[in-house]
Amino acid sequence: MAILLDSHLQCSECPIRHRAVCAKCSTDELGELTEIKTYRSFRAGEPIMWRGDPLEYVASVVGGVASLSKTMEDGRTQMVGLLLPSDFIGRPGRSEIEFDVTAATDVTLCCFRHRPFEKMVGTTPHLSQRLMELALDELDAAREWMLLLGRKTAREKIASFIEMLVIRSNVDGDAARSQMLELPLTREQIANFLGLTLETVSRQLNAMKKEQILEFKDRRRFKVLDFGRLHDETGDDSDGGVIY
Amino acid sequence: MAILLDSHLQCSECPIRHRAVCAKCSTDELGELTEIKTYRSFRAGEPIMWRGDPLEYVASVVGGVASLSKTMEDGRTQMVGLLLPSDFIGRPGRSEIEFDVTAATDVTLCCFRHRPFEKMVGTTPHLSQRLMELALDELDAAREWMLLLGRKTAREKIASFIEMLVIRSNVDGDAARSQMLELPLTREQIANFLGLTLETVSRQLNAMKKEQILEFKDRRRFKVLDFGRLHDETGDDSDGGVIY
DNA sequence: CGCTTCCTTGAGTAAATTCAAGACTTGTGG
DNA sequence: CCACAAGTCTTGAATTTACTCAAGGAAGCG
Repeated sequence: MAILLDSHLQCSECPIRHRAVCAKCSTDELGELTEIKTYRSFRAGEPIMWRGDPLEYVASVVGGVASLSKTMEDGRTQMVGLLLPSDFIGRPGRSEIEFDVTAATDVTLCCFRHRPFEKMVGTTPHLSQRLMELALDELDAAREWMLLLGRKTAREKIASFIEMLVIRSNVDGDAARSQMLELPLTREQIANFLGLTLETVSRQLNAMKKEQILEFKDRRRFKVLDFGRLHDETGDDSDGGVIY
Repeated sequence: MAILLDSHLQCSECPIRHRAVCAKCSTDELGELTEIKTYRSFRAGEPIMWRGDPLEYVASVVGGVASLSKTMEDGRTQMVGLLLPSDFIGRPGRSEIEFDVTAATDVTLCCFRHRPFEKMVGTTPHLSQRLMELALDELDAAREWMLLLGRKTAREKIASFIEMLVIRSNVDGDAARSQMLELPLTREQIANFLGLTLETVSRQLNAMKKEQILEFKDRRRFKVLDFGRLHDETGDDSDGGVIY
């Protein structure tokens, strides 16, 4: 199960310090958070929380990738969110979770005990404001994904997914773009994220390889050879403006 | 365009008083809100806000149904939200809108001027808390819809849509359930909501009519004849627990 | 080395779309 | 009051996209 690490790592050293739920907090407020925080690590594939569980803690993703998913009685599964570093797990004012949270890769979380965190949210505008911002970002991302799920072709879905990975992986300069990236998910997980089957995902990825849009080093590691064509395949506005 | 109505209707008489963004507000706080509010009405089909518009006001839906939608360059459209009475339009801390808001039926809004409202949110926990709850409710609904869009069949989508209409139309007692209801959307709008074509929507609705699950008085008005079978067709858990 | 998991590829199928034609509704103006 | 037009809805036939089923290959792990 989850490995507990030293709970008192320095927040000032934290890689997600400026983007996580604590982004706006003062030094004093960080000290207060430190009192109620614990690091936990999960191996790829491990469940982090199950649907219907009482919420014992809320957390920020420090490293790795976690997924939110919903499963139907007959096993059909749909991912409803992908949690990358700085994303937040848990909701103020809710005591249960509506979906399963699973470690897609090895994941490290900065966990806050539920009750004290809730209390602190009530007295710390820096926290509650940031929490609201994060919730609205998630809502925007969910809606972008609704368009993808409802209206895009398999090809467009794959291209959009790859583009999102590029955009969300801190790669800023255009020059730095063609660095090696890693698919954080298996073909099956990608399929569950995009509302496809794993075979369709495999076929589309290989097609984009043949068409010289992508280059694969192995099953997971790849480079984007042609960002222009990749974006053309997403079906999105030519003038960009996509938010994930 | 929009018709402006008397801005000082009594909040205490408001049909959405207990569920809207102002649900937790005290009498004093309602007085403050009254100062910055205006009622506006839109006819079915009229645009309320366009993507990219600067946000001049935020609003609660008092009556009627509005839709949030995103459109691709080639015209493919996906609804990303359906706003029923008590739902809120606009986001704290955002100055632009990411999608089009359109009146699906005739709609009445209780509009608040953007700046003063933002200011009041900052000083009124009752407002900011309720705003957070509404955002999280929307997020849950968006995720439920992602499962529908990504994994459900046409039949399941239609059944889920009808069930949502039943649940969200204040009908509480089981007995009162078989009252006459109205589809607030055209076949094409339903298709855009469910990620289908209008022909498929039409075929599925007529199939459910033939199978005696639904009964139509005219194109819009209908009754659910068999809630059990309707729910079975949604693909959701047999023990209910769906939230919209 | 052998097992399991993950991925690829092909062939056939099915669900939903596209295309097309016509019917019903509603509102407008003659 | 009727005719007509525009918008909406229905229904059928052909097509297409992605799915299902199936088999085998590659990679990772004990």
